[in-house]
Amino acid sequence: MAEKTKLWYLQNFNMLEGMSPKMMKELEQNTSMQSNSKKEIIYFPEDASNTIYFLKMGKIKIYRLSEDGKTTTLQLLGPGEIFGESAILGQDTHDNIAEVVEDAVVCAIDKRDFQDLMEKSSKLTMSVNKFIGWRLRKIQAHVEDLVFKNASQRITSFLHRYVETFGKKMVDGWMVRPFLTHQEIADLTATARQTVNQVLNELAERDVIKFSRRFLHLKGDLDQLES
Amino acid sequence: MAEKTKLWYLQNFNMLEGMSPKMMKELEQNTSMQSNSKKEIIYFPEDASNTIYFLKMGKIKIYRLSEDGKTTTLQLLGPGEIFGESAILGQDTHDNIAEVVEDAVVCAIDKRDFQDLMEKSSKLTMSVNKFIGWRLRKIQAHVEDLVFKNASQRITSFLHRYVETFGKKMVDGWMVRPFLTHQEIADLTATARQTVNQVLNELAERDVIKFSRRFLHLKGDLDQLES
DNA sequence: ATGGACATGTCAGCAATATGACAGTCCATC
DNA sequence: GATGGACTGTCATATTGCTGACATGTCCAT
Repeated sequence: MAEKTKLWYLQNFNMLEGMSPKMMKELEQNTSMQSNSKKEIIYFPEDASNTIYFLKMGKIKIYRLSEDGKTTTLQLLGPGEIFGESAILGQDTHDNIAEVVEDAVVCAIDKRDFQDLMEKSSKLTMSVNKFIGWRLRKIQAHVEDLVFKNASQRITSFLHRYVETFGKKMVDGWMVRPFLTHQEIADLTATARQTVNQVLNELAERDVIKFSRRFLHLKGDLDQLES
Repeated sequence: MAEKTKLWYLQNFNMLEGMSPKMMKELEQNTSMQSNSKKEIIYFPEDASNTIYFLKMGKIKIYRLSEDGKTTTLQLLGPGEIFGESAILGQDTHDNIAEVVEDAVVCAIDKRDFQDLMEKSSKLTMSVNKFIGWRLRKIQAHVEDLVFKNASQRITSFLHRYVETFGKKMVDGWMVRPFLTHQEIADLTATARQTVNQVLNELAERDVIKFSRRFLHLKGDLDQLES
């Protein structure tokens, strides 16, 4: 396969669709591309927020630590998503930790360059607004889940989203690979590792899923993972 | 007027400042003003999201209901704040309920008019971005509270924010008036009414606060309401 | 192939806080 | 100034799901 260019990568982001070739060229010149392997940290809280990132491959998690060492993961991001957006939202430092969960390819753009482009293209600005709206909606849904749902419902509906977002449809259901550790799911759902284990095994018991360290297989339709 | 903290400034930053008089004039012509009294609903979920609102006076709460009738309040907004912003973030319906908590005066602007203005003024666009970033930060902090703090810490730190945002500095501490009902605090902190009652009385016992249905008086410094 | 590190499985006990019930209080308004 | 409805205070009880402890399993580097 031909090596994929930076331009090719950039063109595949929804947020950038509809931009003129000239703009894309300009964007490309200001973009640097980097590969990051599992467990690498892209930024920490308090780090200067000068760069906005486009995730091309792999997975990134955005999370926080409490004073007493607990973890909560705010987002699990896959290809096509943007992070570090606080840079263009008027913050000069990050609030969260961004860590690579699966080896990633990331495009980095300086916030000034990006802001220049936004000034030139109201289309881009609109896309950015849309993206932020999406982000806001997702986190509001997260709050709603935390308040209204119990642990097992949160885990089940997380699995739903996870399969929907990252899984492949098969004749006999859905397959996601690789799978997450139970601790990672616990951090995403504000539950304990042991609770995740229990819920996962109950679902396997009921023959809704099959799983191992490497994969998650949903037998049948997504709506089996309701609430 | 109360001493202005950084938070106060952030909360009340005027999204429209720095706009030319001509722009302001244009904005004014597209703005309608309305008064709404306590318990009035400004919008429901699924309502068309065509309008963005500026709150001039009073308080508004943004909240959600669960299927089984529970309530969680996402935000309590005071003068200077904007709501209904989903209109300019690419959503065509609202997700939340906006209800008047204290008799309010609200300016309403059609989203198209506002978007036109944004196209003309990149300064306004930047301000909007900043505002959204601030909103995003607040809700992330909300998630962090829900996950890391226990009920009484959530209630106490809510009181901290409430006093800081809405209170007046006095010689002997801070005064907020009117106060909220215990149920309203419970909805804001994802706790039960009875728990709020208990925590409030404990704080009064420890002589940190004095309160009634009408007012909340913090005796001394804000940092007594830590975590 | 082996050892060590990390992940999973399982269980008992406990703590936090929700729930439900009911009495007491406030206050708007008739 | 009487009355009804909403709000507050207090308790006893139920329960969810966390914690800690430990055994077992899996993977990878050497």
